[in-house]
Amino acid sequence: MATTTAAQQRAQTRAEYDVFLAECPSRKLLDRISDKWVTLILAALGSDGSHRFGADCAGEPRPLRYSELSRLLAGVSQKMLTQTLRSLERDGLITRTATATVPVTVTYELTDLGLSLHHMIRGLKGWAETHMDEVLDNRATYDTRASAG
Amino acid sequence: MATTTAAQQRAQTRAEYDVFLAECPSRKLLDRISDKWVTLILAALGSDGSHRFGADCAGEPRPLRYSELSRLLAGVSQKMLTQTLRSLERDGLITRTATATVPVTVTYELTDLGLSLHHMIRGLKGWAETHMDEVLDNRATYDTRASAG
DNA sequence: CAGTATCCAGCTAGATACTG
DNA sequence: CAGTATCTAGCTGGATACTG
Repeated sequence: MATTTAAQQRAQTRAEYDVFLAECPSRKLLDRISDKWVTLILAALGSDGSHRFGADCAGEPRPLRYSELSRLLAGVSQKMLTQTLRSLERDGLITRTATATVPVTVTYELTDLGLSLHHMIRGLKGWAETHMDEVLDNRATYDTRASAG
Repeated sequence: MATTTAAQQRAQTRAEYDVFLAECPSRKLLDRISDKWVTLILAALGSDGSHRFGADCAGEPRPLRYSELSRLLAGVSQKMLTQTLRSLERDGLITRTATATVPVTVTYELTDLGLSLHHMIRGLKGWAETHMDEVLDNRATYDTRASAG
């Protein structure tokens, strides 16, 4: 009890976790959420799912069915979708609701925690779409210079 | 010139790129920036590099040397560090400056574009550190329920 | 519909050795 | 110091087949 050092105290109050430390849980969490499927699933669940242009800004977040997510995230395999959804559910970012219809209906929805992460990820998504041209130009310039020597 | 369709027009003005389309360049860009090393490098270059607690909030962004980055990002291999730095340079997110000292000194610095992405990523980093406890609790609950059945 | 299970190609990333 | 080059173990993730 009395063995707590000043450094430990400060760590507790200021920055209990540090992503730059390889062994820190928060580093692993950051690795986890820096994942393409996590990013896309959260972006999808945070928007209204209609996938109209600008939908991520206009619509209310709406629960999405497994099949809707599968269609929305073009290119995702069943395995990765299920696997990522489970992991997000385990972390408390989304909830899974199964309704006993025939056939069974399953919907996924953001929790408050998931919504808070969605706000961050939406920025990332927006950034990618907004600055795409600039990045493309930079690549062209870089490649030209490299080959020109 | 006159062959532009209405749909193309709208795409130009509203949402030229769409991360939900597998073939869209912006999807690939989002995949690219949703990468653990990209996240950590940009977080490091955007902070003052001293890696004190709260440094990412207080300090001015400062250029970092290769060796500083290597030390700061605990666990990164030379290969991944170099590879990721090249890719970020190619995309115009960072600049590489070599000074002809003996031995040579190389520093990396955020461009304006890189800084704009850093703002997004800083949110992600903060989120991971802030909500770590909550996620850990959620996992424990999930695992308990799963085994209890 | 909403998964689970299995197999396997390919990329990621670590280790190691070498260089201007 | 700041890389490059090579080899390879292993994990990621895609394809496919099957199920309540």
